Amino acid sequence: MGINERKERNKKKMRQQILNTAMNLFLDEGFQNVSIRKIADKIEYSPATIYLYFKDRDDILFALHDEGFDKLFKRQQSVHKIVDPRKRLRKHGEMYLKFAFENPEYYNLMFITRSPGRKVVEKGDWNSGIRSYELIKNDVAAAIKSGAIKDSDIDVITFALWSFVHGIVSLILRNRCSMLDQKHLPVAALKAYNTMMDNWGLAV
Amino acid sequence: MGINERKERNKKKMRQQILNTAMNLFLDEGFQNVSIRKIADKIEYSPATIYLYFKDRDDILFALHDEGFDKLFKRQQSVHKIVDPRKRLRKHGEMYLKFAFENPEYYNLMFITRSPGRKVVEKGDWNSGIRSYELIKNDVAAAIKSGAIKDSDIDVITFALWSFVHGIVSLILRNRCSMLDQKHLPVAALKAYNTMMDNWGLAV
Amino acid sequence: MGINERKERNKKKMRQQILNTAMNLFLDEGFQNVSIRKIADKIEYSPATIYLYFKDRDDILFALHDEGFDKLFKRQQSVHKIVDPRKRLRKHGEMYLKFAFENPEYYNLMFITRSPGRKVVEKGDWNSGIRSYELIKNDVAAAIKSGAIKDSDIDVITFALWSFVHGIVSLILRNRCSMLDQKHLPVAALKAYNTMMDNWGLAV
Amino acid sequence: MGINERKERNKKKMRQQILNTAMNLFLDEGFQNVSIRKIADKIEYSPATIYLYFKDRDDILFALHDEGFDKLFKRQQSVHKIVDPRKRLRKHGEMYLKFAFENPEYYNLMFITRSPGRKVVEKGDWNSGIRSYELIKNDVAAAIKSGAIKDSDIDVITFALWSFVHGIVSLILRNRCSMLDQKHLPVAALKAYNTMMDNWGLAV
DNA sequence: AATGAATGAGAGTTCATTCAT
DNA sequence: AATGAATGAACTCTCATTCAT
Repeated sequence: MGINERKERNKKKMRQQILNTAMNLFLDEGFQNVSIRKIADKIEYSPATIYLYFKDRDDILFALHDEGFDKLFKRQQSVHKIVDPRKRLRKHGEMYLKFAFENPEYYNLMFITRSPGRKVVEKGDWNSGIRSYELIKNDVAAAIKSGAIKDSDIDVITFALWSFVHGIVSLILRNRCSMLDQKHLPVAALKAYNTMMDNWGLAV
Repeated sequence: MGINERKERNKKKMRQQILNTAMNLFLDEGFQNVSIRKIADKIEYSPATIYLYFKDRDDILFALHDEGFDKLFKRQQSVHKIVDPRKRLRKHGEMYLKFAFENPEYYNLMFITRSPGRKVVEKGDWNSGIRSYELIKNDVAAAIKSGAIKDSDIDVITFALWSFVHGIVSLILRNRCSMLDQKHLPVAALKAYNTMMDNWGLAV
Repeated sequence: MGINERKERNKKKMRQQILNTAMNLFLDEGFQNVSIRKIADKIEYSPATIYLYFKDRDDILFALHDEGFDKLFKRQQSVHKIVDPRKRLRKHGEMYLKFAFENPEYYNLMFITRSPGRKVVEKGDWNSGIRSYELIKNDVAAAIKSGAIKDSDIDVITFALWSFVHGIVSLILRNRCSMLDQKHLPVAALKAYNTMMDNWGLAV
Repeated sequence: MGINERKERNKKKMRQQILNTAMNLFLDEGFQNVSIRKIADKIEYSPATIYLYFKDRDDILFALHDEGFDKLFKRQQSVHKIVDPRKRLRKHGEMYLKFAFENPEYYNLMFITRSPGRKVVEKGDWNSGIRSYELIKNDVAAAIKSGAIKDSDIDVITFALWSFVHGIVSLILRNRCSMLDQKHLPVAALKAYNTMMDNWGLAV
């Protein structure tokens, strides 16, 4: 039995190495400029080897996309411990912003890129997305229940809040903010977020 | 003489035809999968002909990007006629959403894609972006002055509002909303927008 | 009559302008990197216009090739005035070297390039080359007659001398002399020439 | 293991096949008119395959250039065995001429063409050229020491002699000798060489 | 488990040239 | 006399992918 287990372990290790390398390349060279060959070169295997671990290029992207959602999910859960609904929702958003700026290429894959989107749709596998979405929704529901938010349409509020933070992130990640101070974009993002939440009656 | 005028007209027509074709292909096949050759095939000219009208591939993208901003700018100006600051700001946002859903690939080029960003930055020509941004800012300023918005940090509010609508649009355009009713996404978008603006004290 | 003459004059002027421009471009960008379009751009005419004055690309090259031989021929004639056969032959060679270094692209076209060579052969038109060759031959013959050269095989000596100077020039023009002081190549060329002529009993 | 060796052998064979094919095409169509595609067609592989063996087009040219220098060097070494300095230098030159006429396209690449010069210069790799040059220089030095040559400036004499043979070769290879008997050009070349060497006091 | 070898498809781009006007 | 418009034929090079070994 040990033999098979070891094989399994090795297989996972290799998959992970490929994913890590791919992600590093994405960060360095941008999503579009990374080829299978470049990944293979970096891990010092042949391109063909990659295909032993991933069906095709999209499969790698999809795996990273999933990995990203796992990371996000874990951080969302840590926020979940906060008891006060108002505070919790606020922190949830803050954490989302931080996650995005700390993991720009994951975010890119998860929420911005088009190509793996197709794959995702084909695979019917935006599930991990929904799972995260539900966590936001829960917090919104709690905030409504607690009276922190007046409106009662949970879905609409959730979508709106999500859109808000996603909008901040994606404008910045895609360099559409030349009017803001380029050095402290994440700070500006946080400020905009906080200001807006205050105005929305969600002051903590 | 009429001859030169006609030639000029034809030249413009051709340019426009190329741009339209490119845009249609973008809509069908997605931005990355459109090549000079495909455009040429579709208009039934040789690839070389394209180069008589555009310097290179990026030049086409940039022209479309510009065209998009012109379209947006015109619609922004029409909103400008509304006198009441509160109403004006609300309508401005609504119009933005409509524009995006009616011109998804323009929007894509203007606010989402990564690559032509380089060109834009090189050309120092995110100016058209700023021009539009200023219009939003004006309306925010007016809304603040009129007392419709309590907060006074014009830049922060502007950025936040823009992020909000951009977030709505880009989540939908990039298919990240499988939790919403797929048939009426623009309607849902509008609803989220309106709900949020109401909550925010900007009810009309 | 005057009309036709003027037309003729204009035609020649234009031809000359094209040739001059082409030659300038050759000098700047190297023979292979000059296109009809570039020439046309520089003289601010359309590419099609060039074809009113020259049959095709090779025709331009050939015309320049001819022009080069005219220039060379004139300078050869000026040497011809020297009375002393020994001196005359020596100066003839010196002049050849100078001509080559002062007109590298003409020299290239006349004696090094392959492409117009074909044209030349097709046209049976290496005549201008022969004309210049004859002038060298004359001087060699005179040198032999005067006793300055012992050997009596005029053709062989002529070919050998020509090869010698051509060898010097073409090694330098084609950058095969990294072992020599790069700054004073023409001077080194002259020195080699003189040394060899001295050794050969042609000291002046 | 035999397997790796065989693979290694095959790889070398393929490289060589590409080089040979390229060289044949050079001979037929002239250096400028040979494309990667044409080479690929001729060996009945896809163009992409070529890139498995050579980085790019220049890499092929450079390899041939190197190959040429290796061939030349070997032949130079065989001359080296001749003891008598006078004879040795004479034979060295003869051999150079023969090499050139037997390997015209190698010679072309090594000493005439312009373009791969860049590559060569970039690579700092006209070394092989210098290596061969040194061999000539050695023989010149020996001839001077032995009293066969009166003059004592080794570098100048070397350059002059090299220029002489190169001049003979390149005039013939580039078809500038319509005044000579076309059928026996190499013979005429040899005759000119010998005559000149005799006259120069280098008679054997 | 790993890969060397190969490729079809396709990318953007440039060129000399033609021809109706 | 001049040209705007057009093109066919090239070009080099890169990529994701396959498959026999």
